[in-house]
Amino acid sequence: MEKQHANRLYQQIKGDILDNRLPVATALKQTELSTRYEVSRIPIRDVLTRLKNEGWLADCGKRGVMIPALSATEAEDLYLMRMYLEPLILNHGIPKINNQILGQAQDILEQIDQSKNSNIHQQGELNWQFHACIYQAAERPTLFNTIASLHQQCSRYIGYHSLELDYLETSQQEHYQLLTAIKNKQITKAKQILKAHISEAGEILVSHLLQKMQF
Amino acid sequence: MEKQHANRLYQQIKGDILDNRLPVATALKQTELSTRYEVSRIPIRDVLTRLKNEGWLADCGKRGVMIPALSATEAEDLYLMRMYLEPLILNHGIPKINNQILGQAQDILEQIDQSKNSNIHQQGELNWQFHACIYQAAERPTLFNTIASLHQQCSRYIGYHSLELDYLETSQQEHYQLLTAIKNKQITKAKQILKAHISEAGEILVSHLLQKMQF
DNA sequence: AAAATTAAAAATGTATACATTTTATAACCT
DNA sequence: AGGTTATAAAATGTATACATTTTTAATTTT
Repeated sequence: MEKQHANRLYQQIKGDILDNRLPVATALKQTELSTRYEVSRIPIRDVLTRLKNEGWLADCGKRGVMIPALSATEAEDLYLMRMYLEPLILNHGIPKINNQILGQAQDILEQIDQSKNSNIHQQGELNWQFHACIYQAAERPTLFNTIASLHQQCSRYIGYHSLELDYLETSQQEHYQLLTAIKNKQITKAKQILKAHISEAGEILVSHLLQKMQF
Repeated sequence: MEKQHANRLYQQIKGDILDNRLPVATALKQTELSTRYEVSRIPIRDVLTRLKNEGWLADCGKRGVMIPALSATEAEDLYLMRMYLEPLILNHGIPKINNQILGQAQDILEQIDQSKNSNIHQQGELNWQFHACIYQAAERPTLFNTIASLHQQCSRYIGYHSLELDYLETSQQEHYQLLTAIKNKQITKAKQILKAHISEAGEILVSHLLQKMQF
């Protein structure tokens, strides 16, 4: 693996953004980051452009980048798009789903069941793996990549769902219902469940964000 | 302007891809491009990652990038996504559209009318400006950026529509109908027109691509 | 004293040089 | 001879050095 160093740096900076170890709404300078992470500015630049594309950073005027504040409108847009696009790819995927994929999806759900006390971001990653596992069956790379990018952007917001105490449980129930509908080739029902699943998550998220912004 | 050089290089390489001055389905090497365009590999790398994000280039195995062949499936996915997302942003935009924006949109349409004999890519750019002009009124940057990215990816395929001789004319008729519906605040009608407009363009494109691939 | 202009400092973009990884070539073994 | 390992060549990633641009601060002007 050649890009191991670069990837580690990427993970490190992303983690530092997530856990508030880097200042929000402040211009981040390549030079600062370069000394902070003890690498030259070249790999820093690479990581910054990648993180900008993924929504973790935004341009800050003409020069430099900053960590954008969480935005209820952004969250709403992301979930709105997912609400429309994910049923679309599910529609293409269901006819091609075989038992191997179903088994894999079930495995992931069981992993989520056993992750109740683990890291919130690991749960988020497992959640994406479940969705991705099903969507990949559609063999629609362009559609898939856009959806993957939306999930990536959503991951900044993960942690707000969990404020709803029983959200993980509700979410898992919907996952199992979805899997059953897929197993039975009930395309319309599966799409409905999925759309409601995303819509619900979006609403919880947005309401928590709005609540937070009032204080 | 600081990034003028970088931007010129970006435009130049993109143009060379578009006009087949660079080999298709072949690994492009940074070193080669570096000597070809007479700059160091650093700005080349920047442009390559940008073009990869925009769909003009794709990873080629573990190392290097290549110009991906046009794909009917990709085109279908892009237009499918646009079909669902653009009516969405239009829905948010219509209530906020004022006469200034309507005037601006009309100006762009008249420019398109006068561009019948001009460059196909200029026509494509004007087409995007018309859509963008309306969508920006929605003030939904996240949704807007995703749609903009889809248009960007679609621009690789522009030129196939024009094989349909009277396509520009049909397309313009739909643009004017859309603008009228927006002016009259007929939200549902406007959304229908827009969806049909995109769907039609997608179908023409895909059918031409499929036709081409049979030979 | 406030605004504007100019000069200095800091930050980014780019070139060159070096390190590491990948790919291609050739030698070797069974 | 075919396949495998070792070696050389080429390509990419990264560090350092330099050029350009932007920002800051200070001086000047009204």
